[in-house]
Amino acid sequence: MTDGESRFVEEMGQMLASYGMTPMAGRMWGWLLICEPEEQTAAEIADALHASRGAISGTARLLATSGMIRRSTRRGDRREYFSAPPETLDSFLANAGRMYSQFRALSERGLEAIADRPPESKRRIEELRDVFAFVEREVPAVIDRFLRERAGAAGREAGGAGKEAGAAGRKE
Amino acid sequence: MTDGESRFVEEMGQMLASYGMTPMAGRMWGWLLICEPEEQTAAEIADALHASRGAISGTARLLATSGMIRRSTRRGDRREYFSAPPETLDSFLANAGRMYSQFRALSERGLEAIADRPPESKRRIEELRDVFAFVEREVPAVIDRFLRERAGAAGREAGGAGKEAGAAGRKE
DNA sequence: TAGAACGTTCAGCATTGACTGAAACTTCTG
DNA sequence: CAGAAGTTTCAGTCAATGCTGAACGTTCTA
Repeated sequence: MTDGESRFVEEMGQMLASYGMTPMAGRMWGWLLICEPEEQTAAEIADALHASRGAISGTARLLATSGMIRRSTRRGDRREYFSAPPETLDSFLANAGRMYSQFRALSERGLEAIADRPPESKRRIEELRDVFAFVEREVPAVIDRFLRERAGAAGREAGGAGKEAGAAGRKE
Repeated sequence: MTDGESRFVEEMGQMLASYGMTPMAGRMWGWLLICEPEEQTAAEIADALHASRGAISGTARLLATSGMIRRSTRRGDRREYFSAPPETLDSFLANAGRMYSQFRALSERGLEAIADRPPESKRRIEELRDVFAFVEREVPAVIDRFLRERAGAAGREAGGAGKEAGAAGRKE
C-alpha cells in the first residue's frame, strides 16, 4: 500500500469513526474501495491493515450487515472474499438517510411528552419534526434521481471509462 | 421534568452521541427544545440535567459554536440565557449536510492516491465521489425549498398546531 | 473597595469500547 | 480419518474521553 493509499484508508477510518462506526470499519471499507484486486480475503485485508484476524471478522460482519460490503465465496475455496462494489453505495447512502428518520421519530416522542403544553411552547419541537419529516421524504428522492440520471446518461462526466454499469438495473 | 421529558432528553443525548457529539450536548439541546421558559440560565440547565457547571459551560460553547443554540444576555443581568429557537435548526441541518461534502472531499483524495491505476480499478471510488458530489449539491437545495415553502404557506401566528409540512409537490 | 454571583478552566476519575491474540469451531484436502 | 487451512468467539488490555468538582478569573452590587 502506498503512502497516499494509506492516508486515504486512515482518514476513512477517522471519518466513519466520527459518525458512529469503528475506525476499523472505515479502514476496511476504504481499503475495499481502492484495493486491487477488487475482492480480497480476510487474511489479505488483515495483512494490508496490520490488524488482527479477530478485528477483521467482527468488522466484516458489521459492514456486511449494513450492506456496505459484500461477501462472496468460490467453489472449492473455503475462503471468503470481501468487496465493495458500486452497488453497496446505495446501502451506505440509505444508512446515512436513516439518520433523518431517527430524528423525526425522536421528535415525535418529544412532542408527545409535552402534549399538554400550550401551542407556543411546542413550536420548537414541532419545527424539528416537520423539517426532518420533509428531509426524510425528499433526500431518498434526490438519491433516486441521481441514480436514474446516471443510468440514463452514461459517461457524461470526465474519465468515463468503465461507467456503463447502470445504477438502476443492477446486475448480479 | 416529567418522565416523558426526561426520556426524550436522554434519548437525544444518546442520538447525538452516536453521531459524534457528546451525550451532554444532546441532553442540553434536547432540553432547550422542550423547556419552559424557552430561555434558561446555565444554573437552571445544570439543575435540570443533574450536571456540573463545568460540563454545561463546555457544552454550551460547543453547541453555540456550531450554531445549534443561541446565547443571549439581558441588561443589568450578568447571567447568560440559552435557547434553541427554530432558526437554529438551519445550522443543525447545515451541519448534517456537511457530512456529504466531507465524504466527497475524502473520495477526491482517495482518487488522487490511485490516479495511476487503470480506469476499471478506479470505478468504485469514482462512483463514490460522483454520488456524494451530487447529494452535496442537491440536499441544501431541498432544505431551502422546505424553508421557503414553510415561510410562504404557514402563518407563524396561526397557532402552533400548523403541522402542514409543505412538501406537497415533487414526489409522484 | 469588599463581597457576591456567575462563568471558565483543568486535573483527575471512571467509563467505555476498540483491538489483540489465543482457543474453539468448521470446512476442505490427502 | 487425520491434518491443514480458514473463520469466529471471547476474555483481557489499553487508550480515548466525557464528566465532576474545585480553584481561578471576571463582572456587577452595596
